[in-house]
Amino acid sequence: MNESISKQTLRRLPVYLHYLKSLPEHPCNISATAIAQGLGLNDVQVRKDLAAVSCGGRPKVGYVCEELIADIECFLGFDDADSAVIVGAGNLGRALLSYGGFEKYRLNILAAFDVDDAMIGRTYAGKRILPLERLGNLCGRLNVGIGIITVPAQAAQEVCDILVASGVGAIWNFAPTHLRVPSHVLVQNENMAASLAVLSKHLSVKLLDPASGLL
Amino acid sequence: MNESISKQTLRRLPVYLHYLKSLPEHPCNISATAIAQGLGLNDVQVRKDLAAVSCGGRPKVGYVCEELIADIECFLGFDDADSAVIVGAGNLGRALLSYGGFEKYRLNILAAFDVDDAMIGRTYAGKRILPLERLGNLCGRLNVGIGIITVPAQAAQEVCDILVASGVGAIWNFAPTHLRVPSHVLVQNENMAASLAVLSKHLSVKLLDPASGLL
DNA sequence: TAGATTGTTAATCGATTAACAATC
DNA sequence: TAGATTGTTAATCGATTAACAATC
Repeated sequence: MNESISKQTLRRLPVYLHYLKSLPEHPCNISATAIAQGLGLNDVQVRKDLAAVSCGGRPKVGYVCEELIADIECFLGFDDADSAVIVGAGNLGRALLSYGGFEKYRLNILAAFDVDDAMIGRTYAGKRILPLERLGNLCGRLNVGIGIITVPAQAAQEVCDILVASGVGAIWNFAPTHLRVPSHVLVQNENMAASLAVLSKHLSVKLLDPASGLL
Repeated sequence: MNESISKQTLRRLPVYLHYLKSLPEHPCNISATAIAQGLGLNDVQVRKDLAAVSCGGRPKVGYVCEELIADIECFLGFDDADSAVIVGAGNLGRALLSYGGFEKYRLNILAAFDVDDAMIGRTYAGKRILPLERLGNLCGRLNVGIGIITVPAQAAQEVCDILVASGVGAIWNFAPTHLRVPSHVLVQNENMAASLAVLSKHLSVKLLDPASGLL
């Protein structure tokens, strides 16, 4: 059980968690080596990651599966939920709103906000779409922790400023733009264009590179 | 103009591109320093990234804005489009299907696939939803480069295998699971749960850490 | 005991940042 | 010329991987 934890490890923990929960028959024990093989990762890396959140590993035996799941969930803070709002009820915003999968991660989406009168008042998956004017007030009153930004790039900074001013501590930014925030606020960019560039480049390089084995 | 390029640089290039295109009034020249300030990045990093795709930078002047845009677009291969399919026409799949923003990045989504009879045959943003049985055949015939997976985790590997067998070279995986692929295929994971863990942890640490300035 | 597995310490790797010479 | 800016070489930082001792 370590003091600080790297961002990369933190990103892998939900992957382990999902893997452990999805095991076909629930074995009593599981080794870091087995997890590494199952996920195609380096076994030392898995062992180091797990050591950061658990101290239940026993040589020759591995981890008790149930305990490990509990340890990771505890570390990730899944015992108490974070409340969130979505700003921007376009296609992506509505998809996230009605996604449903976030409840599993204890993310409680309270409502969505938009400026489009045609959208305001409508309900998706039981969540209301409210006028943007009410964003600041609602975030402040309900102590919202996470703001999810799915507005067009040019509106993102303005929305971000409102969220930060209302005490939101973390921003999940789907807008393809850089957001300026005070240092105590964390911005996690979900940059689709960046991922797309990596994919697209891989394809074009493969076509040109004779070492790839194509042709 | 460099030989190889790091994945991190590749991910930043679309960010630069978007920034350059979104500048309020189009200046003739722009320096790496200015871009760095605009995006909150280190200026040497920006300069190094740009040096990898362009050789038009002149001391004291910077880059000709239009040329730089063209250089980045050229490097990213935006002159020829990649064709793609979406597998899984649930909320997320349909959101991506009707997103529209991908055309900007020369991603041509041909169709979506699903097993749900209620979905098959429907059209979103002019794109058909086809039965999963036709996936392999269509990918092979139309030389599809990118497969976008938005099915539930337990179905993801099976879908992935079909895509790979049909010659798809890059997989954009939105399912929260690890995919096994041959080494010539690139998998880009869009792991929402991982991002969420980072955000959520930031909030819980902030609440506990007296150095954060809260309380 | 022997062997599998843990956790830790050291080495490697990749990316970022700092320092600096070159140039317009 | 002086100063801003480029591009490169070296130093730092963080994360991954390798080596190894401890333990059940």
